Amino acid sequence: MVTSPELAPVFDRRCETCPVRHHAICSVLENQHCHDLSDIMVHKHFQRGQALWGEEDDAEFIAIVVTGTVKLFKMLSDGRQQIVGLLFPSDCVGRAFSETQQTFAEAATDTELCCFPRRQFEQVLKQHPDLEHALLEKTLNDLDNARNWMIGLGRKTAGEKVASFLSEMARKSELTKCNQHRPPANVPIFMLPLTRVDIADCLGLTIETVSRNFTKLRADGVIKSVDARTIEVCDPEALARLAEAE
Amino acid sequence: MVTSPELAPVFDRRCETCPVRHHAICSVLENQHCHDLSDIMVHKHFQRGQALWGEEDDAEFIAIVVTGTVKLFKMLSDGRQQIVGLLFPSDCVGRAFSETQQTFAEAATDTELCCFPRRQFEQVLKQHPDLEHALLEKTLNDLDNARNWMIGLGRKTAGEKVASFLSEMARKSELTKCNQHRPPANVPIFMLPLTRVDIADCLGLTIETVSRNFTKLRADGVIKSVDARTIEVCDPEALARLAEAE
DNA sequence: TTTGGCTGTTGATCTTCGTCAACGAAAACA
DNA sequence: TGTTTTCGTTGACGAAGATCAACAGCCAAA
Repeated sequence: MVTSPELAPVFDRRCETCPVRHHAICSVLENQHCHDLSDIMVHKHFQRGQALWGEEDDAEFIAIVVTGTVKLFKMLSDGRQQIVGLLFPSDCVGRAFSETQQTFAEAATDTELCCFPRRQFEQVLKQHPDLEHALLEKTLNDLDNARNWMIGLGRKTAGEKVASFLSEMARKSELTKCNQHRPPANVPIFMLPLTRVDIADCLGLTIETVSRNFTKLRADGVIKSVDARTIEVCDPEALARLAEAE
Repeated sequence: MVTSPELAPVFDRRCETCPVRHHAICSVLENQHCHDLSDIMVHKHFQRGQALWGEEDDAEFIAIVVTGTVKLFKMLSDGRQQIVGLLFPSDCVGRAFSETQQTFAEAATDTELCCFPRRQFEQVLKQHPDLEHALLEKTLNDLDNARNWMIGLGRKTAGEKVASFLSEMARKSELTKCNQHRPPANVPIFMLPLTRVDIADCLGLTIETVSRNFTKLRADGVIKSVDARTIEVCDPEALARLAEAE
């Protein structure tokens, strides 16, 4: 499935303009090898709330998040659910080397994915140890992140959970903003890509408890809410203190 | 650092008798390549409670658990702690490709490790894509396990947490027992490698709550305690039911 | 033998967070 | 435009689990 009949350009046209070309795992591929991936890629769009795959779906594709936010979550038989991963642009979604997905996945915001059929992706990994190495490093980081999350779930109070969540989201938004030449010393203002329900499912709390803790942070002058989803961190140090040592 | 001056035997002697030779990631190495690992390996023993490395220690070695149980944990500034991983024989401990460990590690029982200096281990990984692939698969599994743990921490009740912990430990002990030719239909009896404190730190509970839930399971006839650490699961189905869908 | 430390259990009480309910604002829709 | 739905906030109340305290069994050291 080559996108145009002419002689292969150095880049696939979609890769040339891809905002995550130099941040995602594909960045380890030299231009001349990038085709091994771009030949099998399909860009897909998902609307907020749309499932990337179903419960016991086969793991059909591996994808790189181009824009938007994806949530990975688990569910108990009675409907209780827990978000176990948030994926941002340049992150990798989908379980390689397994016939089944181990989690649900849903677009938390409108999302664009760069998708590769899983089996073919695994073939490319085999041909390019560099790429597989990049995936290994990314997976090790994901594991570190998951474990950092675990101490929050198991041992932090509701207030600490909310504070560290906001702290982390502020950090994330600063990182992605770095492309634009902004002084990072500014008071961070950012938009949460998650609803209160999602935040609660992230932190193992109820929406009411999340809401109350937002209110408290507002009352204490730590944050301001431009609207329910847009947060200004007035006092980053206080927020970090409330979040407890990471 | 070759162990003997004579011509290289097919196996290092310690590998020949190693109980995890065919289960750990080194199993993907053909006998003739096994030396690339065994040449750099050092067996170390740790006593129950002994730290494998300190807080901000450099990541000096990667190891395979030969016997015993290792716990990985995180800590908040005020001492609250959370176990984020349990490692059993054939599991891999230590963070490859990072200068620092991201967790504390401690021997939960007397433990024997097969250790490799990290840098040299990473070199061997580079030379053997098969080995690196095995590490990737193991890391992906670790990530799946961490995420399964997360829904328990965030969303299960104390009773469900204890039940699923016991269920999981019973399963683990059955797996390792498979070497001996035992009918698996038996009522499982096994020994917990963890104290109540450790179990509480696993599940994000206090020791009192753990203890009360053990008592309840005993009262309901789901388990019997031979002693505080030795558990007989009288009613595996009931235990699984109490643990909620995994 | 006694002593002291460690581990685990149990009871009484307190706190945090979940549950239930009402309501307001914004967005979606007809 | 009004109507419905979704999302977030707030209050009253109750339950799950934490905290505080006492104690028993076990083992090692004196």
